[in-house]
Amino acid sequence: MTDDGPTGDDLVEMLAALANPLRLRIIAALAGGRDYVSHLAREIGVSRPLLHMHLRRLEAAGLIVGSLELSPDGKAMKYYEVTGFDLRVNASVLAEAAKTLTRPDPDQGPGPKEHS
Amino acid sequence: MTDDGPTGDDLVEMLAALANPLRLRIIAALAGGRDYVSHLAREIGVSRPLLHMHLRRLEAAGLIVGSLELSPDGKAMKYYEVTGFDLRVNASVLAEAAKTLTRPDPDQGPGPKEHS
DNA sequence: TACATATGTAAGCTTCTTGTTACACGAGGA
DNA sequence: TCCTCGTGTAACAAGAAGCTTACATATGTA
Repeated sequence: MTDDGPTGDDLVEMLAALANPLRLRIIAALAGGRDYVSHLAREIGVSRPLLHMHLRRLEAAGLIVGSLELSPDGKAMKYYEVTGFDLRVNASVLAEAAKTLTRPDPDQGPGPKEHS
Repeated sequence: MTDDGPTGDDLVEMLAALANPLRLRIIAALAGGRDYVSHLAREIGVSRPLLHMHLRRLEAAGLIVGSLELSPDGKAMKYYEVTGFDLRVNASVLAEAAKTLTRPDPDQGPGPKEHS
């Protein structure tokens, strides 16, 4: 129990953000260096609005971060880069994370649950 | 490169299977020991058909395995248990897995892709 | 026979996700 | 002024995912 890891809800959000081929490709592209939106869209071969949506999802999960900067010629460019996330995913880690789940609990009352 | 890990498509399927609170709870319950469907449904507090669907998804991803057995009184019981999966999830692992993605590729021709 | 247990599955509905097209704004260069 | 390049976002269509209710089957027991 040296590494407590993320909350159950946070973990679900991260996993959901990564469970998509296009977003995996975005991570792969950013792993080779930071890039701005329009260039990244051309690189991967998707439309900007679509990439924008996926970037928001990845950033909301804390897997990438974006910073709005100004290029030498004055244009506003939004650069994204990967954060230093490193997850371990196995049964015990998931069981630990599941304890802190709050979302779709059919009856999450504080009452004691009988064991079968 | 000691551990090549799963294919990109397989990884996406695993992550998608885990990116769900209810399925996370199923994994957590099975991490404490194998169980059969009806009992597991009561334990977690969901309907059997719903649990059945999630179990299929988890089994398709290779995270759990089920075996149909007969109880001492002759009833058919399907027991599920977790497999020994243990994933490492970070930017370089994902970048490596993204190379083997086949699914939603806008133009996945074998031709060389020019670098910007 | 009737009831309890176990299994699986099909139909239908609702919500989320994915992707497109179109629009709006700002700044530099011809 | 007009064009190009950058940003963001709203509206809409199509598909997948999640969940419920209902049905069908098999076996042991009262």
